[in-house]
Amino acid sequence: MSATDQKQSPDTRERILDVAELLFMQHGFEATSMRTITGRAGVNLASVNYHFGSKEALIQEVFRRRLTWLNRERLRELDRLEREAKGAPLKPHLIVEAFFGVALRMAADTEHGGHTFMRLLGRTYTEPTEFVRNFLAEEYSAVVERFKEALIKALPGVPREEILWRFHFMLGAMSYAISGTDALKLVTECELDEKDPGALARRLMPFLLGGLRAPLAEPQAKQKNARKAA
Amino acid sequence: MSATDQKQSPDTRERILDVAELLFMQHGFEATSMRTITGRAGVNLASVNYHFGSKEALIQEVFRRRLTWLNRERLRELDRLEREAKGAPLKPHLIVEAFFGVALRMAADTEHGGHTFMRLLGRTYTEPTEFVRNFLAEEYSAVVERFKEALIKALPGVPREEILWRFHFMLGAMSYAISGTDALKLVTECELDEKDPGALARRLMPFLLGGLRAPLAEPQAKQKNARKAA
DNA sequence: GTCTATATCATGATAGAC
DNA sequence: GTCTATCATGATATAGAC
Repeated sequence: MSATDQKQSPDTRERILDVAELLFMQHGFEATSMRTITGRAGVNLASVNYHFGSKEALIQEVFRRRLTWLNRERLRELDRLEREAKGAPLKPHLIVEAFFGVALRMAADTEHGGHTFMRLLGRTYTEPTEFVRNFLAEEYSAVVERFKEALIKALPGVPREEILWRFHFMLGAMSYAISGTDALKLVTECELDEKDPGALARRLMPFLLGGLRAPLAEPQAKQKNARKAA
Repeated sequence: MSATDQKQSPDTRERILDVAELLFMQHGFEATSMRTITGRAGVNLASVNYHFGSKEALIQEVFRRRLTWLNRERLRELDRLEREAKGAPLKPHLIVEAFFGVALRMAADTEHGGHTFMRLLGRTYTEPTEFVRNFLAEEYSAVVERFKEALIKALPGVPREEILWRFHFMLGAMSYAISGTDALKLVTECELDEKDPGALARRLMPFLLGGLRAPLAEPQAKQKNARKAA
């Protein structure tokens, strides 16, 4: 539009990304065809290959545009916390709130696709498609590394391995939490207070912290199922 | 083979189910073609339609044959606990151990596909494919209802809604836990003690119970992110 | 940058001989 | 019950006019 002129199609690229994000979340990558995407977006079928090169590249771009922001924000929070602590170990709940709080705030944004994206992201951790998992691991490694180290410093009594597993468990709980009503219908058809975007955080955070700080099981004691030991 | 004669193909049906289960877990439903399944199973392409009728019916049968056992076992445990308690509320940890313990024991069976199936199942809670979710909800409703009621009785101080959410969170944590190494690689490339099948339960159970029994957040207090409130 | 038309391939399902 | 051959469909991707 302006001087350079090499930038046309004011929004068709974004339209494709928005629609693809939604459809990928609703139906998965394989089940979502480029015909459906372009049809719903009101653009030509060929345009997605023009703008992104392939379906695989489109998928990656759907993640990249939001993950960049998400992870930068997480690091910004962690940086702030560590700066304020001046080298002292952080309190665990601050670390957890930084990592998951940013995600939950994004998930609370139902206006600009943040909610859609976070649901897609949660689903994708266990996604079978290999190139997506590899891509995710790459995008995440730096951030996760920082938070891992912070947690290990914050919980000196807990074995390193245990912390990693619990981090993993927390991620799982959050994914389900965000996937929300759909998967929850399996458990109940209950009425939910979805109006309040902070409600989920107020439910999830105590759960995560309770799990993170739970006492450890004794090493091995051959207790099996605690059936006779009662 | 015997008198009735109407039962041929001693094992091709089971072979198809075993292979389908594995491939569905590894690559998802859409990405797994019937050609791949039959090819890997060493049976004819047409045989899957002969034995099951359609791909969709095959998927359902993959779930049905294991879910029946899994849920019956869960109810058996719960029945036993309630019988022993004679009407008194159960301790929460017993309920959790009944529900998740059965699943974790199945997940520990790497010999006969239990592990494969539980990973598939965990992935499927958030599966976009609608008919699968509906099918799961149907198979699960009776069991979940029973455990829900038991938990509500066991935790009289906690609001009903909160319990349902925490049940949901626990399911999420377990799914990730079982999906295990693959998804965990996102967090770390750590070495795992996979030899011991009970190890996962000893890590997960304390986490689940810690989350379930965590203190509740105060209702609403407009605290947003507890940033200024420190 | 956009569009039409099409190439190429893989899929789920079935018909019909054995 | 098994197998071969095939149908109809829908997928990704591209070529080439505008």
